[in-house]
Amino acid sequence: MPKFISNNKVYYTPVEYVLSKVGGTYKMPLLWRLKDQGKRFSELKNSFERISDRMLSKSLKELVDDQFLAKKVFAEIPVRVEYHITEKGKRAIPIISSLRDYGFQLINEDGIQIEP
Amino acid sequence: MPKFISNNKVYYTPVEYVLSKVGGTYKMPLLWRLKDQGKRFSELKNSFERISDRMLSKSLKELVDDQFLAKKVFAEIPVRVEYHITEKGKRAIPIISSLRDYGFQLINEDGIQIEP
DNA sequence: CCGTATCCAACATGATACTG
DNA sequence: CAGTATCATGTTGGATACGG
Repeated sequence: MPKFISNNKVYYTPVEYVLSKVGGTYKMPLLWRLKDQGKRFSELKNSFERISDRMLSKSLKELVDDQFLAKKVFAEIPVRVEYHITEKGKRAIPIISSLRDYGFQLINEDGIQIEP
Repeated sequence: MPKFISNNKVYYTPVEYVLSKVGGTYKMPLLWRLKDQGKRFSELKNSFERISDRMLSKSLKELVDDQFLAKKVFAEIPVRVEYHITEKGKRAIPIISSLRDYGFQLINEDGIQIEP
């Protein structure tokens, strides 16, 4: 089996590595929302029914640190901040797209009702 | 935004739902190892460099409960148990395949050494 | 407006020992 | 051989309050 070391952490499968970067509850949904245009912190916040400031901030920060997103700060008052997808981030979009499709398929197979 | 309810838990995105079923460290790697032939508990255990009995058992059980895998027990002494992928499980394989490919791509982009 | 700090609950994972 | 039980630890995410 392969074995990768990054930031003093050991990964044993490529899937494990991917999920460490874009896994979790919000990261892929965030990239998906930003695939076509940049958005502000508040826009992103409002696009989820629930999400704490803390998790939105933390998820965005990690995506920026890992260069999936870029952050642009406008020195206005009050300050305006925009997040944009990067070239690296764009390469994740086809994967997220097929995961989404598969998600809807699973939800269907499992007979789950989607609420309006 | 959509909203799904399953087993008294609320999911807000299809990605979140998928990851609740096949996310985590071992589930997709397990499905991947079983895509072509059935394998025994001990074979699966040996195919990971590290994995506790507990996590292997737990992951397999959940995949069986969710019908991604089927379990076959042979009444031999000592007992032999085989895990096989189901039709439902097979539908996850293309997704796992592209996630794996993307994983290797990311590992490459990030300049990570793969140890032998 | 866009966050960070703090505290806390829930869950994921690991180590070890034990059993049909 | 194929697990389960128990205990310990780390990580994830939520709630709330506060700050530039």
